[in-house]
Amino acid sequence: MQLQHQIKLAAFDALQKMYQLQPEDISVTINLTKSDFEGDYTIILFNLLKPTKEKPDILGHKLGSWLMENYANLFSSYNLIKGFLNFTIQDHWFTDFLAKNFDDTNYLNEPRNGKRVMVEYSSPNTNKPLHLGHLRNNFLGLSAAALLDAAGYDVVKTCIVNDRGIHICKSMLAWMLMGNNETPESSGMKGDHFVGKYYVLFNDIYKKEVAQLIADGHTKETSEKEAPILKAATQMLQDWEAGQPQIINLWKKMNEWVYEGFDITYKRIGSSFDKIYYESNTYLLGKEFVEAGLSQNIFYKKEDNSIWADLSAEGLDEKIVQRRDGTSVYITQDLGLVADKYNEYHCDKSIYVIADEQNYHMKVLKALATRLQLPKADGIYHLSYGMVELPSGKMKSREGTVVDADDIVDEMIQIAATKTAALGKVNDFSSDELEKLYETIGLGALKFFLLRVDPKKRIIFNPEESIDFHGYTGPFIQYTYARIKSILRKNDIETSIDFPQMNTLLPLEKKLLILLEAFPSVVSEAAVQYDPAAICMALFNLAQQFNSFYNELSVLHAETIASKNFRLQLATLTAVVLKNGMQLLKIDMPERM
RNA sequence: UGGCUUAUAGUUUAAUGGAAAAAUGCUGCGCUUCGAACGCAGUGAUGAAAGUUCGAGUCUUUCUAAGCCAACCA
Repeated sequence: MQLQHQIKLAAFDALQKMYQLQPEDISVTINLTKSDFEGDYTIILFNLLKPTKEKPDILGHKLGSWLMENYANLFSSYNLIKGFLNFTIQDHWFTDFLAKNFDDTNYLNEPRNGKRVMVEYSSPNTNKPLHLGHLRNNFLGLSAAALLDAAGYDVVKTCIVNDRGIHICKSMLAWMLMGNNETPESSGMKGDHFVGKYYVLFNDIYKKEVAQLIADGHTKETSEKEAPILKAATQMLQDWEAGQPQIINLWKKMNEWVYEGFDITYKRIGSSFDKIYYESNTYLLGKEFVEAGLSQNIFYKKEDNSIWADLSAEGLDEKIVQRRDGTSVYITQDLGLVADKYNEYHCDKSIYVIADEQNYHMKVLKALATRLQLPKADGIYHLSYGMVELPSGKMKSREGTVVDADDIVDEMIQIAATKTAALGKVNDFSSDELEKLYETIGLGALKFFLLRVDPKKRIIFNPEESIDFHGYTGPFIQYTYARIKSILRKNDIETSIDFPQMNTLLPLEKKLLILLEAFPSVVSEAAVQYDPAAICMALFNLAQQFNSFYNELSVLHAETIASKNFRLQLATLTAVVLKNGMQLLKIDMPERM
């Protein structure tokens, strides 16, 4: 059982015996003791003053001495500062913990809980390559999936590909007009970049046409609507929906090119899906819910035959669910997909990793799903995240002002290569090993950079300043791990020696143990919150604590065999937590770097 | 016009209503030692105002600033 929880139970016991207070009537806050004070864990007394009708110093000493007497096995001393009751924990509690867990390579992973959860992420459009914002989405999705897996869930990773619509028609049209049958092969371009190039080309032409129309005396509004190339694209979308073979074939060909490009990028960043949904298959879904909603009076029809839901009771507005021409809208497809997903996988929860610009849309989706009584509608959760922006503002593919995903990954790997070469610690590596190492470090830096911030905050990415490799970064943690592995290569734990009980833990040893012992609760909390940033912070604190320990205390030259063995166990478990913890962020760890 | 989000050292971020924590930067120090992508010391912050509370960066209200959403777009 977790130490913090054990202290809480002890406190409950004390309050029950001394004040006849029941656990459900009081809240007890237990924190790690701040480093300025003596002690390991702190009970905060303020919210206990009322129920016990005591003053802080009286309550503190009563509680402190009672716990010292009745839980002598757990506490070795206490001190009271204002309303903070600080306890020092018996050393043997930590040494027992370490002895029990140091060789558990599965530490941090909970047993299966029999529940299934779906995580939908990435969701690209097929008219352009992935950019830095997509990377944030992918890393969040991957990490949320890994967190839930560690928490014991069966995780289904899915992706909805936005493979139809006006945007892809724009790329297709530009290619028909300007492409001269060029292909990714003939141009030597990656497929997604190739198609993206024509998307930008379309917009160049479009802007010129609009400018010409305005020069001819039309208003801005009509010009933007009437530009010939836009009308052609709209016509093409209609031809696609009519199933015109020529258009369908071109559409398939261009999408294939894009998928080939995506596959390369996904493979590099370690992204994969158990199930991919295509919007071209799902865009007609959900019609049956319009009928069902009408017959249950959840929806209503206006005079022009459009169908609406009034969500003002949920604090939302009216929402259209079917246009007056009888075609369905985005939200209706989404409802259909909610039902399809459930029918196939029966997930208890469904996590959508989608940018915060769709907060309102996702609220509406959940509200409608709830009203229509779709199964597990309450399990819909929008994992919302802020956009990645440039100092100049939002990234726009059609303007060409994006940080391309492949480019930034390349750049990070290049920086990793330069830094590694400068240090010259892995000169014996083969070129394959080096390539793998650079990728591990470069991607580690990038993933950590995007995950360490609270998901809902915007990230302003400045391409002028390269992503750091020092301090609160992925490479710092990888470096700490490589250091530990280096120690472990040079020292074997002598299991034959039955070493004596440790009498006194040194402060640096104990601080490390406290973090290791508390780590599983950080993970379970992060899994509940879908919050990889909490893992980043805890891993960094642990790595930092280990480095302090490392600089001060030698493993190899420990004073006694027992101490050496103990420190080796400490290093071993630290390595396990760092590695398994980084795995929750889907960041790999190098044995050497 | 409504709704949502954000605002903490020069910069980037932390903080279940309970002791404002780090990173980076800057200043100084530590490699003949298990790896200096490291460590140690110093420096410096809660947008404004009111309220609730024993206690507010955190909750409520108002204001300011930035962003997003709401329109038969996907």
